[in-house]
Amino acid sequence: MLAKAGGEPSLASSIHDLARHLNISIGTVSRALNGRADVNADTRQRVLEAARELNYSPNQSGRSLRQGATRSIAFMLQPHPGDQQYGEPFFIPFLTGLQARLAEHDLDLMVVMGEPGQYQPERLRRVVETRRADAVVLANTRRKDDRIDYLSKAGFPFATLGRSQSGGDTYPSLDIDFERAGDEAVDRLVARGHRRIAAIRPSLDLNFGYLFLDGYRKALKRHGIEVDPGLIADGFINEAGGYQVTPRVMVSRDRPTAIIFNNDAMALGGCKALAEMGIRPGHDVAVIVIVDTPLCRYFSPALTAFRPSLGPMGRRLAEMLLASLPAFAGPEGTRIIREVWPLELIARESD
Amino acid sequence: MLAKAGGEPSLASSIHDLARHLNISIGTVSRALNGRADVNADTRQRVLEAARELNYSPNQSGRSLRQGATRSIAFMLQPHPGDQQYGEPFFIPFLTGLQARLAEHDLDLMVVMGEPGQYQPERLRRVVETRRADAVVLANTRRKDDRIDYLSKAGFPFATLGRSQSGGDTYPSLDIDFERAGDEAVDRLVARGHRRIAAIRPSLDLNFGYLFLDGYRKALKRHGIEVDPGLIADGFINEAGGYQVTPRVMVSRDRPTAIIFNNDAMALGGCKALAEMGIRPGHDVAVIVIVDTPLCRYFSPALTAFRPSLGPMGRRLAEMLLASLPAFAGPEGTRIIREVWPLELIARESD
DNA sequence: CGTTTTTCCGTAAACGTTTACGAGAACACA
DNA sequence: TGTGTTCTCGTAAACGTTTACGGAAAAACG
Repeated sequence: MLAKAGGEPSLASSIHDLARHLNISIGTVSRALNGRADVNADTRQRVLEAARELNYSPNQSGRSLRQGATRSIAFMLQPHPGDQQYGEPFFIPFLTGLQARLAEHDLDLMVVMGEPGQYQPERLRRVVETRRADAVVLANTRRKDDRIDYLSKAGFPFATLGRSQSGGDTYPSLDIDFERAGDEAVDRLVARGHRRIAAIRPSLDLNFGYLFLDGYRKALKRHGIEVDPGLIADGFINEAGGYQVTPRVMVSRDRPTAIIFNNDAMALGGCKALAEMGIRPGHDVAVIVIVDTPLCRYFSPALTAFRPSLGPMGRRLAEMLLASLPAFAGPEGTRIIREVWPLELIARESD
Repeated sequence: MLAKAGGEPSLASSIHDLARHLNISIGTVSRALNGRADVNADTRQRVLEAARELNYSPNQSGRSLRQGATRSIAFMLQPHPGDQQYGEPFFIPFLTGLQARLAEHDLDLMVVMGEPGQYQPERLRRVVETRRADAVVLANTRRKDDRIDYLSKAGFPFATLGRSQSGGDTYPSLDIDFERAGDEAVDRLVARGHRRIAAIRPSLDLNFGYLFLDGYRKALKRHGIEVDPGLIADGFINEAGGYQVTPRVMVSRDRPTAIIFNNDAMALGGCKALAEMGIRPGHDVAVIVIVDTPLCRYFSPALTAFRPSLGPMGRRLAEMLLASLPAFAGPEGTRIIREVWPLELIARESD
């Protein structure tokens, strides 16, 4: 068994103990602690001191039950199928920012993880139905996302990292500007003399794959370059997917001179395939990655990539979510529904 | 505002609604749902069906309050000072395994993150004192860890990833065998003809830095090689630390021919420093990293490293923690206190 | 049929809070 | 002094569960 606390203040002290110790009613104690106005300044002082002395903190289960709010937010981390380890590091800085802002409001963060590769909406349902959290943050949103449908229909507050076509405009969402990144990537490559530019993206219903391709197409058109379907390929969103699918765009008689990868893991696999074909990224073909991770930096050649500022995005999404919650809403009309953030190009060696 | 659910079953249905709907007392409903024996098979059937029909799930706050248990476990992710992004990815597979096993017992995971670089025991205290979780999992344990002292003294159940000298043998802990890894790294290098082998480790009070060095020293002695203090250096546990400190062991007139890094981020920084000195890792000096991460694999040259199996370790620590909780303890005497797991050598190009 | 056991269910208390309500005391004002 | 107002606090209900207890009905047993 665990060591027991000796003579020190028990952890299990309740508001009753405090009230008894002060010869005061629990109602007054509660009001004093919660900063209510209708309590004498002296008694408040005494209560606060006694609370510190007895090491009293209100039991959160009791508060939650009475107030109908748990003061915790659930983040659902549902890895893409096939994604074993790369997608998640992406979220760590985001989570850090998210949690930091939530902590400022005394909100805790609950993390609901799905098994990688399995889509598990029941994990989400459990949190919602047992009212374990006051709101949910979703990531890895799909183009059509049944989690969003579920939450909207249930009237449960949520926000998403990433856009979706589901659920209308009713929830706060924050996304990276994949469209613009695709556009700028093409721009940059064209400026460097490339005309045949391939695009490799995930094959799933992931929304950002579509957004990226939109930007890619738009930029090509602006430059008067015809979109060649043979230069666009979809694959599993992991290293194996990139490895498998990249050769397909390299077999056309008129090979591309540049490739834009919509995902870092796919880029790493793709570069491996290229190397095996005797094609050197950075020399024989330019490579740009849309979402930067530490791996891009340490790969050889270091991969030029577009980098989001994930920490601030986490903080921002927390703010947006809080503003959408009646209990936290500030002045009316300040609610933010959707935001799209730009990425920063980190020029390295691969393009 | 959020979309309201239409005519569908309200989320807020309580056990009272269910009881009223069935013309039955709430006590019976509760017993039926919880699989108590003293309830008729027919009524149980009816209750279960009605629960599904009315979409009823017990409110977790209510349960927690009554049972004195929240059914959630807190994981404290407290990055090392200076560690901005590398240490955390290390934890993702561990967290995944931990959460998977906890979920099998209907336990939720709460993640408490500290600001990177700040040691914030008050975050932990808050969780404990407000009884937000039933137990805590600690990572990044220090040699002397006041979090462990605090939890032991408070009699709050916890387990740790990593050993510590604090708290005695009273809590379950799971650790990587850094000592053996340091030993094996030396073994391997000596077998390849190296005699002057440097060791670079974090400067903080992190326990694994000491364990690693123990193994390193032991192996050197076994091979009759004198330990040269000039070949051992401590630095901040991040890339900058490795960059800053690695040159120090390279200035001795009798340069080392091999370096063992106790941390992947320090290895990356160290290799950068080496490159700037015109020393090529893998050619001019052998490099081995004690804890492998994806970065090691994609670095050029790919770094030979010792890899832990973090997912299974997460699952294991969950089991050990559960076995130590009275509410979950299986047959007496099966409690596991400490385990140390070996690492697997991943031979790559750098040694 | 009488007695004992078993089965099943309702009642009510309890978990630790917050808060609506009301009441007594103090005070202000005429 | 009488009346109205303000301060301050206690009382008790409520949040949604689980569970100890007891009792009625049914079953088992002689």
